[in-house]
Amino acid sequence: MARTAGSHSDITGPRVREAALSLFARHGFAAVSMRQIAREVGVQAGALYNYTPDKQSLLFDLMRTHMEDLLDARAAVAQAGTALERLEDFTRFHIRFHSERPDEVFIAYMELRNLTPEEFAVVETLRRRYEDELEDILNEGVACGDFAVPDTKIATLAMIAMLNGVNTWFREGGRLSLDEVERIYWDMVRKAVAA
Amino acid sequence: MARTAGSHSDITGPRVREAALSLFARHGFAAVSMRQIAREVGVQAGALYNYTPDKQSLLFDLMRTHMEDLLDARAAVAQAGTALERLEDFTRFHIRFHSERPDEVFIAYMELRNLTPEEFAVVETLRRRYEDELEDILNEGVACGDFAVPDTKIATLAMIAMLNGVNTWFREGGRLSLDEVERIYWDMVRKAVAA
DNA sequence: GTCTATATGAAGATAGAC
DNA sequence: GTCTATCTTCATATAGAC
Repeated sequence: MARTAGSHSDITGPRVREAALSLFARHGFAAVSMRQIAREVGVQAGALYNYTPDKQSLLFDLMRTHMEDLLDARAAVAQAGTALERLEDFTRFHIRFHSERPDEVFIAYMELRNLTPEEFAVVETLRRRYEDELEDILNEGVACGDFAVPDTKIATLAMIAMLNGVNTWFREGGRLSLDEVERIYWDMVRKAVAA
Repeated sequence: MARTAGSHSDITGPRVREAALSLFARHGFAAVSMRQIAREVGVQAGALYNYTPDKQSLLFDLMRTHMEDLLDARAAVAQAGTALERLEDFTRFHIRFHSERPDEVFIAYMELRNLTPEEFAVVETLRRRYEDELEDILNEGVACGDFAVPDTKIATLAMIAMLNGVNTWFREGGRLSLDEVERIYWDMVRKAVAA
């Protein structure tokens, strides 16, 4: 929407991030111009540089913030329990958290190649930290004989890939509720690692 | 490599496709210029238009060809048998075929948003045809009581997503051979759908 | 903090010579 | 079939007025 000249710093910052998030997810980082983002926010392109030093940093901030939000959210709800209980908790958390942020998740996986090596290392470290919890759960389950997994590192990647797939098709209000989706995937995860 | 003026149509065509494939996979369709492709091939940018009407068609051709290769390869080796045998055959075929074509697979999933609606429909129809075989296998297994799957449509998408994940980490000559990878994933697939 | 204006470069695609 | 040259548009980013 058009906007007359003036000061709006308190609201423009978040709006820039929201517009970039939505456009990057829909068209891809490389295909989106600063002018497009500015148009969506309702300012001229030059004004965006009050909020980001360049387009690249905008992408990196979105990705890093998403990974930090993921780790914070997980730390806030992770429960103690048996390996089986922890695995169910992780599975359901992963599906729910990611289904609520389709744009962030899409960008976090698709735009890795547009990061500098240093930025990539930061994002990958955060992602690895998240995946480590799942690997720990699988290791614990194998150690106590509840799970039979030939390679917990690969099983971790396989489970994450399977769960991430939910975002490619799940839509609120579709044939299945999120609860049903969680139950279906938990059923497959549970059996896939069962002893 | 530099190339003097002259006629090279018989070899330039495939080289254009190979260069585009490699560059699109590495940097993304939107981030690659026709000049980059031309440089890789060793011609000037204008010469590319002897082989493609535009950049977009180049992408579509790569994606459609990949999906047709996949269906052809699958049709050539698909076996009859029990649901369990067919599922193992499909699982191992999927991993092997996709691991041999990382660039094609990457593009086929990442660049869907750069297709026109008509092009997208073509690629999706081919993909759907491939996935239908897996769904049929799961339905057959459920019908005869060998499998317990609450929703075969979702299980199909979940299995494909899990198997596609192999390409994000598998490298020839790494810790595991492709045979070992196939065995590990087949173990998880088998158990995930087991009755 | 936002605007207008602009510097600078590169993009996709085409024309016409060889 | 490929070249050089060019048309036209658009990109990121900055400068300076308000």
